Amino acid sequence: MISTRGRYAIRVLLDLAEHNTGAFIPLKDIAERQDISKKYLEIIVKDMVAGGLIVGASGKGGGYRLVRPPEEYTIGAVLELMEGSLATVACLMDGAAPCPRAGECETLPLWAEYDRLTHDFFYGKTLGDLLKKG
Amino acid sequence: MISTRGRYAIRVLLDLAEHNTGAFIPLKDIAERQDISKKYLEIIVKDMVAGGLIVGASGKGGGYRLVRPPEEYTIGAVLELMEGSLATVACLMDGAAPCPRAGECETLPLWAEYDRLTHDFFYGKTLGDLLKKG
DNA sequence: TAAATTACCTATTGACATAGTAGGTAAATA
DNA sequence: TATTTACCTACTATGTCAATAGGTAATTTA
Repeated sequence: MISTRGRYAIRVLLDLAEHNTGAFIPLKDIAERQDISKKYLEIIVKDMVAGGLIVGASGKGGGYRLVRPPEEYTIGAVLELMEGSLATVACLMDGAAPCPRAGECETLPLWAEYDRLTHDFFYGKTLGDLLKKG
Repeated sequence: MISTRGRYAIRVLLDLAEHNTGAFIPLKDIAERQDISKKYLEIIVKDMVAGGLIVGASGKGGGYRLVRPPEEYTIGAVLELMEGSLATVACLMDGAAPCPRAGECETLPLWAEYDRLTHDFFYGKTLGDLLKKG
């Protein structure tokens, strides 16, 4: 299941895109609009900054801002950053130890196919696509 | 992420299908072949019996058996039983409290679409499909 | 009828993730 | 200098996951 980390991150990005005036947007405003605990969002946006999704500026007039146009943010990349991985089973995770049964495993192709489906779906959507629907 | 409960359940069903002679198959044999703790499998097959996927028989000559031909087991139904839900986000879970933001939520359509994709994928596959590949 | 085999039952555990909260410091602006 | 804002470390309650432990009940075979 996709956790709040990934889901809130996308909502933050959408909020930044929709209120983009060129100026920095304070997290307080985002938290109020999105009705999410500001303290919890702090943890999430910190990782978003570290991952290069947004930039932050301290002090009065500070806040956060997108670094690219919305069309250049794929949902897949955002989720992968925030959730650690987009993998749907443990044996297909990025740094997972290779399963000794992989060669004979009759279920692996199923998970691999679903993984591909998931990957293609989320990398085929951008922040811009979500905006159009709003 | 799909947990061992769902993944092991499918492997148990596959094992039962492949070694089906009409007789009951002891869990001990399945656990050895699949290299999964028998004690842990006990918990899993218990739920599979409760969910009507298989039947068990006690005593010597006992074990477990499928109740239908493999083609009539959809992977979706198995996973839904074992994982509790196939939902990919909390707000789309079966008994979830309705989200007060659902009407205005810009991300909900994304999750709903992915949910549909997931549902269709797993309900479109049966145990029989996995056997053919082996 | 006794022994063996098997399912079936309740309870417990260690490790980890999730979704936060609490209380600060540093930086920038007016 | 006061205010605003990001940024930092630490803590916590709750729950899930993946088992393990130690039994009882049912059934067959010798």
